[in-house]
Amino acid sequence: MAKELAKQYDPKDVEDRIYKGWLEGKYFHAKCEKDKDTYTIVIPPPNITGQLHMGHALDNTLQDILIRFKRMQGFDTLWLPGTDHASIATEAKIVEKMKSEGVTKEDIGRDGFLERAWEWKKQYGGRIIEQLKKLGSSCDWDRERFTLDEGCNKAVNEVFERLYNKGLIYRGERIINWCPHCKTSISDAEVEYEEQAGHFWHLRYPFKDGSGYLELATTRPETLLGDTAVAVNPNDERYKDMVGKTLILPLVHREIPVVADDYVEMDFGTGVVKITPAHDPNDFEVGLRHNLPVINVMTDDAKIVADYPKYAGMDRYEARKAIVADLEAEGALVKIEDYTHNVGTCYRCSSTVEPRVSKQWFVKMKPLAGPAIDAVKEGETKFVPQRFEKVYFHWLENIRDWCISRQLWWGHRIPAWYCADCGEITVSKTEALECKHCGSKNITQDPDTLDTWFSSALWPFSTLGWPEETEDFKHYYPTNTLVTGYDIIPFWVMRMMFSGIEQTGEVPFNTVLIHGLVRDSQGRKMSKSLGNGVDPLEVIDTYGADALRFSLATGNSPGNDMRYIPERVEASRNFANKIWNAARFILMNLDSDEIIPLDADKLALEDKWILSKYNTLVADVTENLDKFELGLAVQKLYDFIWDIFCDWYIEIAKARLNGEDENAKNTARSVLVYVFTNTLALLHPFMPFITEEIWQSMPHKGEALMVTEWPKFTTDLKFTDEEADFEKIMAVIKAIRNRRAEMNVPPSRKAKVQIATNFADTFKAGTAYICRLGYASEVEIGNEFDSEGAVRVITDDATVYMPMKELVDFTAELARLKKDLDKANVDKEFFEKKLNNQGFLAKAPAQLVEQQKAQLAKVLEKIKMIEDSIADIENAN
RNA sequence: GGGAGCAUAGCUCAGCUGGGAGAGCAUCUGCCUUACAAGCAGAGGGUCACAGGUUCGAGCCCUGUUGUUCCCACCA
Repeated sequence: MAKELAKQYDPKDVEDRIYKGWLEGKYFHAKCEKDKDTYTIVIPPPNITGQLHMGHALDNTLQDILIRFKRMQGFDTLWLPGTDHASIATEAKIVEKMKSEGVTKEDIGRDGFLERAWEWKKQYGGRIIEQLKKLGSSCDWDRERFTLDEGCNKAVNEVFERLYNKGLIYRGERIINWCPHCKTSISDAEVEYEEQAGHFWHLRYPFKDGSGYLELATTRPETLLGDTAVAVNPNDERYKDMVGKTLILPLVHREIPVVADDYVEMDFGTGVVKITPAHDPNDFEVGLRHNLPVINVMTDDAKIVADYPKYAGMDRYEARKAIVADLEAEGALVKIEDYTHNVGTCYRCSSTVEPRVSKQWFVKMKPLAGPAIDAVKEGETKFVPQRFEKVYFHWLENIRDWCISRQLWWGHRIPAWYCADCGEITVSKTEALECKHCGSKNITQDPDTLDTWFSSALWPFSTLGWPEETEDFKHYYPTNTLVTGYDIIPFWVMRMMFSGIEQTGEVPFNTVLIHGLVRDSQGRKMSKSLGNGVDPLEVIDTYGADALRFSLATGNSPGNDMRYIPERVEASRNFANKIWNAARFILMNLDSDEIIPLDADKLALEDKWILSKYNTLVADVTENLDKFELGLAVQKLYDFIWDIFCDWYIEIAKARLNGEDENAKNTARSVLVYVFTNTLALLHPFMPFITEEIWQSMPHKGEALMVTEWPKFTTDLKFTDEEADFEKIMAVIKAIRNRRAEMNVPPSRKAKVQIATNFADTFKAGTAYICRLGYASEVEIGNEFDSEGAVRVITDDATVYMPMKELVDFTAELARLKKDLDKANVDKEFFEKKLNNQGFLAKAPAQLVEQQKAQLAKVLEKIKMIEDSIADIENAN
């Protein structure tokens, strides 16, 4: 006999042990089985900067549900795990840590720094993996990868060289987003705009010829040092004559021209714009159009350069103050207005981004974006929900070239070498030893590294061994489902798409399942600064991983944000406990570990009912999972287990289990075990630990639940008539309970029940249930009963009398019946109205019309029964 | 300025292709009925934001309005 289970489920006692068992069984390991269909997910690699947060917990729960489902369905499944080196984020963290030790990057040099970084990776990368395991993630750990490992580096260099040779990667001097804190360039996607309160400084720039001045307004007066022109709209009548004239730049006293450019809005401000090509992307464009000089006035940490001795060394905000003061002194300041505007900030450190002209590497995006757009338009890759395709298209259609070089050390070093002799560039996927152009050995590698997303973009195939034609790559690529949050569509999804298509000729995955953010209970984003983050590990510690997973999967619809509500996890924990106790009940009623086969000839009404219900559940849950409706699937499982199986079937099974008939007992056992273990299988992807633990203790075949076959719908278990019959009985039981509760009759007080019905056979079969669940001392079935002194309730199919003379209050009884009658009459009208509607009869599906007719007939029957009862009572008094 | 989401019970949210509105928590009533008080049996509670429209029929589809959240965008 199976072991005794504790009264309450204790996840701590179970999870680590079960997980270890799975690992020992090598169930997570994908075996590259040629004859099987594959199902592959590559994990969105978590950054090694921190630890698992709720977003990861959600993301990985969803992936694990899908992968476990498909694994049980018999696919050759691979969930490929790994972590991301997160160059800018990690480097910033390490620098920060070094700062607390009083060390700078320059102190220890590149090699020393990288040593520290790898040490960091070892420590924190390992921690993340351990946390994923705690969640129950069934990743193939034998295939764990890191975006900066040797294989990924090979893929990165391969792609770089290919794109360079195709002219899709180039080096150029452009205006880029510069983070003065991280001291590196960042891409457009890495800039976050936030509204900030600022000022509008109105300035006067005098004409050289003394014929007055032009008034303009700026939000950044310090950039005045780098002004090389002033622009007006060519159609602006006010300034038409001034185009081509020369102004004297205040403070600097440099001569600058007035140019005409469409970029200037006539209606905004004074219609005059100062042009600083070195420090504003638009001004840069204007500068190109008018051949204006580019004058850089800031250092890489946003201080004024030495060319302006008075302000040299001041940071941009100090300089702003000083310059405004000097402008005022010079009489160039007209007025200051309050003004709120969007300011670009660095997505990693939140510093205000400084547009800056510098030499960087870029990926030419237009040729790559086109096929990536087409692939989604043609349905090769689908987004779930579909509306996120719009976000995807919007980004790709408006994309500008991708700045990929970073002035950082932690990352993939750019595989480009510069020749000191001929000045040419040598790009090579392998270490270059000499200049390709002149053969000189006097070459040096570009010191910069690549945007961290450059390697992430290759993740679906670099992790499978590409560019080698490995067995894994051939077998598992393209992958199937990518599960990720909507916030990284532009960073990652899009880039994997165009990279996959360009490099492998195939889309990297056929479905992108998008989920939302996990917010706090008040709907705020979880963040460190607010201190409102909830640590998934603490939740697992308190309630168990299954409870957390269940909460995250329940009521979560694709693409929508969700709130983390502690009460919900508690409810999930209670559900786990409910399952646990159902298992205890079943186990204490078994006398052997053997599986008793279902015997169709011996099944009782309730057996056929539960089997039929279970069978429907199999079909529903499978369909929901196939359609990525995980929240719906898990809700149905919850309802079935709690309301159908526990509250009804187990209660009813007790009659046979406590009885003397060994045959009946065994039939009940066979159904209990069959339905329960199969339901555990259906629930397993959502709550893997508890289902596995219980399954192991139940009669079972096979090594582990996680590798048993997914249940299938079968017509053998479809008992439509029995289901309907049993539900007639349930309706009577519910009616009895309801009436007794209204009268405050405790369950301990049994009462005789008399049932007048046209379905005598059905109710005869249900006598035992009515006794047990309807607190009946005995049940009589017939056509008519002496109603005097009886409490009565009426269902669609029966009138039920409970002789409880001393409890009967005829006035109350009449009032109840009249209330029932009113309700029934409302129903009657509802159906009649529908059935009298010619349009409905003509256009509604025939099946529906029939169904409504049947329901009307039932209601009419019921009304008659109620009216009879009312007449009875009135006559008797 | 453009785009998208959301608005359903007191709270947090489900509601798949249009066919009489659901769950969890909270509230109220009664139960220690030997699987479970982290439980059992009941009850109350909703003009599905508002206004139109399509349809035999709308929480669901269309249009508009309001509120709210998010994304994108160079008005200096």
